[in-house]
Amino acid sequence: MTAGTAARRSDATRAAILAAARRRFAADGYERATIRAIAADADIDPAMVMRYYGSKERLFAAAAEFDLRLPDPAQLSRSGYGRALVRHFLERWEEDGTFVALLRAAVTNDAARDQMRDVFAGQIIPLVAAAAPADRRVAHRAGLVASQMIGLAMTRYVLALPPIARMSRDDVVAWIAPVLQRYLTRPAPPSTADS
Amino acid sequence: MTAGTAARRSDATRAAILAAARRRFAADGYERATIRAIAADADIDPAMVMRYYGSKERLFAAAAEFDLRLPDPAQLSRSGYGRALVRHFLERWEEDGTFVALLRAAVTNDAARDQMRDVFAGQIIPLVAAAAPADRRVAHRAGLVASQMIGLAMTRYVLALPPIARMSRDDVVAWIAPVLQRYLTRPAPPSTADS
DNA sequence: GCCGTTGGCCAACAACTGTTGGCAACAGTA
DNA sequence: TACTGTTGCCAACAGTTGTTGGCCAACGGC
Repeated sequence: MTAGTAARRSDATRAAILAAARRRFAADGYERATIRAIAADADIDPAMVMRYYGSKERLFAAAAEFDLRLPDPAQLSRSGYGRALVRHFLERWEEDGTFVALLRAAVTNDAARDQMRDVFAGQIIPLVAAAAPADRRVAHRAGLVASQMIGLAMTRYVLALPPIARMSRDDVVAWIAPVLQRYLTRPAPPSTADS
Repeated sequence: MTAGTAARRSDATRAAILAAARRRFAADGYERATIRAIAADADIDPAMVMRYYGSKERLFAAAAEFDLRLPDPAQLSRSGYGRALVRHFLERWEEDGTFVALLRAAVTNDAARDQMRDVFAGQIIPLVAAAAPADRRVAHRAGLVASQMIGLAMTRYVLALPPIARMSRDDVVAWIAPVLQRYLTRPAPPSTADS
């Protein structure tokens, strides 16, 4: 019972539910992804989902745990941050649907939106802090990076605007990398609220 | 009956429903904005909403009709496109909630997503075609502009990431304008699929 | 005065939602 | 063998949703 790492027969079911949940949340968003649909995908009774995850909210929390696994900036050349970042984002996003699920759900679900803010505060800001010059604009710069990357995810995966959705990875990198590089390293433009 | 422009007594109700619908769709997205809530906001019976707009889908279509009212590029200096565009987007978005409603709904509702694509194809692409050099990359450039602007709308209004949501309009313009300018006018970077 | 039209509300329907409790089949242990 | 805990399914609940039909009051032209 308290066997810690002992493999239970139900572990496979648990995992199947989680995988189905990720797929549904990514494809349909939080409200339209129903427990019944997730259960059907996993070939299991809806009651099982409740038994193993307690509620829809907690199932989502488990399905949307997301680590960007950002590279260590110390490993990168300062002039190559932009390229490396865009390429990493694309690969990480297309590896599984978790990020798109989180993004889609964050638009209508408060818990998902809070989790999105946590990803930003806990993963993007620290990276930018290490990569950007030590001015007082780290949070601004991180926000700008996030705005371009979230816009890319929206237009490429969610809205699927044809020119962006059809672009090759290399083209995306070639166009977007210089923008990230600019947000990360260019001196701040003149501002009405300079400190 | 066929009086065309004659003011009917019900016009005020119709308008109240539409205004409430826009507010609700913008705040809650398509599925969470219920007919009952919209009707309550408009101080009216839910059945009225159905009588005047037929169905929730058609109500949304009426509420989400959106014209960016983009400026005529012929009126702008070529070097000032970026600034003018960012400023225009911010003003237009904050003027009413229609665009945010459309964006929020487009994430989970197919009709809204299609309408978003129409706005892109019918309003963004033509503007970029007039402003950008006559290379074969007009659709690409327009998509990139859209990716940055949609990302800005997402991080500023929907996710409300603190650094972006709190930025002054002038700061947003100062940071984003050069990026749009680049997408519009810079020569295309080297590509794996050059024509 | 009358009467058709319009504007509005109420009550109800059928479908679907997350969620719950009870019951059967099975595994492992003694 | 009997016992105990796990794994699973079925049926049902209570609430909410979009949507509909019928009824009532107020208007406007005659």
